[in-house]
Amino acid sequence: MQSPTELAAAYRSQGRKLTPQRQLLFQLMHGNDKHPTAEALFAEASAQMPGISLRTVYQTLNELAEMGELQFIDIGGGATRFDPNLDDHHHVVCVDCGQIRDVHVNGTAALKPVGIEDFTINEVGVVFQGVCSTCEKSRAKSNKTAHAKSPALQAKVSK
Amino acid sequence: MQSPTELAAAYRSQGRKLTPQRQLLFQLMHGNDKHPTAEALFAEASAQMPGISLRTVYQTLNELAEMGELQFIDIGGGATRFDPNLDDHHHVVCVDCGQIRDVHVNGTAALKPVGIEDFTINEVGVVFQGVCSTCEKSRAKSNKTAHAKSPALQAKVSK
DNA sequence: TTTCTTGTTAGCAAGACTTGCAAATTAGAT
DNA sequence: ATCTAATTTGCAAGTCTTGCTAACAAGAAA
Repeated sequence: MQSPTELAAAYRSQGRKLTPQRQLLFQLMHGNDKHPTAEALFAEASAQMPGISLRTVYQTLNELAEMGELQFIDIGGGATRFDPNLDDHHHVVCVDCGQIRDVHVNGTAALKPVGIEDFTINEVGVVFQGVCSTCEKSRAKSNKTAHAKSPALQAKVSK
Repeated sequence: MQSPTELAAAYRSQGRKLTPQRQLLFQLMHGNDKHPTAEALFAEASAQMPGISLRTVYQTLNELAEMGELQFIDIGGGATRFDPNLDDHHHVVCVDCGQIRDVHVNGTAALKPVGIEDFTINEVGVVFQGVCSTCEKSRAKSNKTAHAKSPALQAKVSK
C-alpha cells in the first residue's frame, strides 16, 4: 500500500474525496503487518476518532482493495483479514494463536501444478501452517497435542 | 476420505451411530472432487432424502473433519468448502467461475520460508489462481479485463 | 467566502453462513 | 421388546459483511 500522502493524491485524482476517516485509516494500515480484521482496525480507529463507523472501515478497505492497494486474506476463522503488503510474499499462520506473519518464500517459481493445461495461472499463494515459538512453549506445559487446532482456525469448525 | 463402508466401521468403533443421513452423506462425499459447500451438499442430499436438514449436513461434515476424513477449504467467497481428498495435493482456482480443482504440485518440498526461525512448520498449502479455458473463451467475447475478479472470489469484496 | 454538487458517513436493517439449543426420534445394546 | 444415549430437526441466534438512505462535508465554482 502506498503512503498516506500518495494515497491522498491517488484518491483525488480519481475523484474520490479525502475525508478525515480515510486519512486515519490510511495511516493505520500503512506498513501495518498485523493483518487486521475490519473489526480490529475499527477498534484502533475508534480510539483516535470516536464515532467513526465500522461501515466506513469496511468501505474504505474495499476501496483500497479495488485500487489494488491491499489484498484480502482468507485463512478460515470467520473474518477476512487485510494485508497492505504488496511485495511478492506469502504467509505463515500459527495454528494455535492464529497470528499471520508475512514471509518471503524461496522456490515458488519452481512450483509446477500437474495436469491443468486448461488453466492460465496468474498467481500463486503459499500458506505455511505451524506453531510459533510462544505457543510452542505454552504447549509444552499444557501438554496439548501437536494436532489440536487453534481457536482461530477452529472457529468455523466447532465454535 | 474413506469409503462409506470403512466409515461405517470407523463410526461404530467410536460409539457413533450409523444413520441413513450419515450414510447418504458418506456416499455423496466419497470421491467427490467438486469441493462443495454445505449448502450444495445439502441440495444433493435433499434430492435423495427429502427432509434431511442442513443442520445435519453441517454436523456430519464437522464430524468427518474432526476425524480427519476431510478438510475445509477457505478461499474467500463466503462459504467454506469441503474436500474429501486426503492425498498430498493443492488447489487451482478459476477467478472467473470460482471452480476449484485439485492438483498435484511438484516443487513444494523445496519451498523455503525466509526468516521465520521461531516457527515450527507443519503443513504447506499452495493455491494457484488463474482462469480456466471455459472462462478464457467467454472472456475473449465479453472483453473482460484479465484482472477482473470472479463473482465467486469477489463475493466478500463488493457483493 | 458563499454556494452548489456530488461523494461520504453513520446507523441500522438485512443477508449469508454457521452454530446453539431442546424436544422428538431412533440406532444399537440388553 | 425395552432402554439409553446418540441423532436429527427446526428454529433462534451469532458472526461477519453489505444494502440503503438521510444527514453531512469535501472540493469545485462563482
